[in-house]
Amino acid sequence: MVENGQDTRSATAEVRDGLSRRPTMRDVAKRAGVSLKTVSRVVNQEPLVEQRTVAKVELAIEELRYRRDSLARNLRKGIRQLSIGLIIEDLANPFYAHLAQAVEDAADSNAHSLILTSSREDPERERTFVINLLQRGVEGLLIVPASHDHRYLSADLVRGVRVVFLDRSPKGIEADAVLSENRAGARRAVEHLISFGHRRICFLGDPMELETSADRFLGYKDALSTAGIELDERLVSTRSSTVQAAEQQTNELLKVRPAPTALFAQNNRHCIGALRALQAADARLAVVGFDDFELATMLPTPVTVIANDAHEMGRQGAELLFNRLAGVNGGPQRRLIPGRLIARGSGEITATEVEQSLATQEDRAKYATTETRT
Amino acid sequence: MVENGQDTRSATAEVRDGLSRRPTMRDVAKRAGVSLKTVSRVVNQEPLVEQRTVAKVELAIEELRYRRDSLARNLRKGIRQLSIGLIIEDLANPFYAHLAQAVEDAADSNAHSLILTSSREDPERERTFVINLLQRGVEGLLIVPASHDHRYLSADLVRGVRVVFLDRSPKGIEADAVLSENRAGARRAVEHLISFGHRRICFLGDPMELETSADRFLGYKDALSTAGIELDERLVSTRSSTVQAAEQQTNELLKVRPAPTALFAQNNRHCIGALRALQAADARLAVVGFDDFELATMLPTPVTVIANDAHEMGRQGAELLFNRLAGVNGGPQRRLIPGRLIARGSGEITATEVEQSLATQEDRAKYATTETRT
DNA sequence: TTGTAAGCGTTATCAA
DNA sequence: TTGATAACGCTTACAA
Repeated sequence: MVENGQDTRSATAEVRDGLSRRPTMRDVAKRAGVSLKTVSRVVNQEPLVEQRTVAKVELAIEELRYRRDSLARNLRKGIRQLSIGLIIEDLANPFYAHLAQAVEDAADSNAHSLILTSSREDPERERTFVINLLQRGVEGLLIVPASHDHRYLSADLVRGVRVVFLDRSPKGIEADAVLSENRAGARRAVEHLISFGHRRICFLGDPMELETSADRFLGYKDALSTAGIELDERLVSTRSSTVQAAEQQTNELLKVRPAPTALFAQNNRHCIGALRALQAADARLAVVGFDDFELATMLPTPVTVIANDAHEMGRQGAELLFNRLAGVNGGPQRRLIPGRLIARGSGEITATEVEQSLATQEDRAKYATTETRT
Repeated sequence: MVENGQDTRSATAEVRDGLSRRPTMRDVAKRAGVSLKTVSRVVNQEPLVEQRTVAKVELAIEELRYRRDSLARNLRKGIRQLSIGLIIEDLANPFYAHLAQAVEDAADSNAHSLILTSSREDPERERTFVINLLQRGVEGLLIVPASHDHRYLSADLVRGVRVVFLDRSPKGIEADAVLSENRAGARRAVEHLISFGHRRICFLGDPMELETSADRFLGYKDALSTAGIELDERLVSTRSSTVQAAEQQTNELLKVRPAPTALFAQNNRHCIGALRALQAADARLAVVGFDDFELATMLPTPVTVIANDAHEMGRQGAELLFNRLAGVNGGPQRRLIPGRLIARGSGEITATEVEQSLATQEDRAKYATTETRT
């Protein structure tokens, strides 16, 4: 027996040996020369234990660095903590922060804890986290997927694990999802720009591998083709995913000739990057962004956006999940969060205005002043 | 025995009765007429089980809505998932979102999951969550405290639970903490304003019950008294905690006469609220805010701030916690995150400028135009 | 005041 | 291919 093997080792060796298994109450009991139950009493601060015994046991606990195993405790006590897991891309993106906030809220209302992880857009991490969360025994999962194949989940789905996808749809499996009206929203944004006379409109977005990006690009193309505008590939930039990268990409876009007069930014990261670049270059294009953001109203030219309600997406996703957990069965549900166009100024700059300011700017060639007044 | 009691109930009743205890493998086994171990085999998709048996068991699982208990499983398999808990105020505040992001990152690097909860500044919720998290068996806790008495934690601290406080210090117990240089930072901000000739400077903050607010107010007073400026209570507003409330409070502050020429906003919520109010009222005061924020550089008047590095706070907090978990002992550690003043424009508007614009504005009494040019 | 034995719901071992 | 039994680390019931 292993027990006997341990007995032959000195207590100090047991203390020092970092590799030895975690000490149990049994170990503490042996060390203190009392029964397991007495240790339990001390650990749980039950009364009716003699002070001297308490001291002995506490010493042993200290020496062995004993910590109670909550798993065993909760199993025995019949305590089953409920939790759900959320996998997002990154909390630094306010869209996901708001999404997570709504989910956290719902989890709390339903007496579940929230375990939060960030995939950083890495499919490998997504899978690892899903497996990890399932092993933890979460009741359900909310996923903003980074991967393009979710068949690895199908076995668990059969076994009753509940999964809801957010922002992007599941691939290869049937599952609930809450999505934005990406294509329609993007289309509306670009149509809006076209209605102000623009024909050279940039698309600034994530790589097309991301479903939201691809869908929004489709909306962009829809609007162009309806208006009979030919797509100029040079105006399409889909290599950025951070604010900084978007800023650089915008600078590239600004160099294209004939120059673009408007820009559609595919999410708040791109929009902010684009605005930074435009401000730095002192270029005044019409801009519409996907996703609203806190300070959109307060910029020098308030920003026209397709408001994409992250909070609502999180709320509805959690609602679906908790419905499932409450026993609602049936085929996969799909909910669409509509986008509202909020005109604030940046999207209503006319093509003519832009062209005029471009003309004067070309004259002044390399002058970098903050003042634009003529 | 309860077992017998259950036996007398029909299987269907057992299915329907939502109140009956969760079914176990034993229940499934009985239902399917096989042994417990066979059920285990099916659940774990072990081979070497006859197809007919598998079918029988799966049917029983379906009927009883059986789900494997991960607690028991992990206990038996010796799997102990590690996790830490984080209690913040609210993810919608970008300061906490960045803090949480850094903690999530560190948790991930240390192979721990992160359980995230929001206290919403409610001491009661804080306590509930702490207890809940400890019951879950988290290895450690990172807390942005809402409460003013943490003695309820002392028993657990003795028992080896590791706790690190963030942003606000622990009360009534000794524990590690990572704090901002609140007083010094606020003082620097207000001195900066004073150096531009301001003497009527508003303090816009949270209620004084919040340590950060109280400390930053001390810094505000330090700067005033050093400059020999008498405190005008009417310029101090500490009743807001949301952007919206800050906006309203700012409107109140603007009515004070003689009028203030500058404003110090105690955190990013107050700063944004103040800027909104100022923009709406077309009032041009000097403003310095505590906390940097993403678009501070891009507003019409770029915002001067005391940059308060949320990411660094989260990172260092997690570092302290994982050091403790790795066995570092010793007295409570305290780390200070210094604030850097970043002058961008809003804080460098001189008192004279403000007074001039105020004068012209008083003339034009009630005209609400967007144009300010003279 | 302390200890013994059973059991929480699963998996591992070994036998049938 | 299936099943009986012990064990994971703790708490509960009961006994000493």
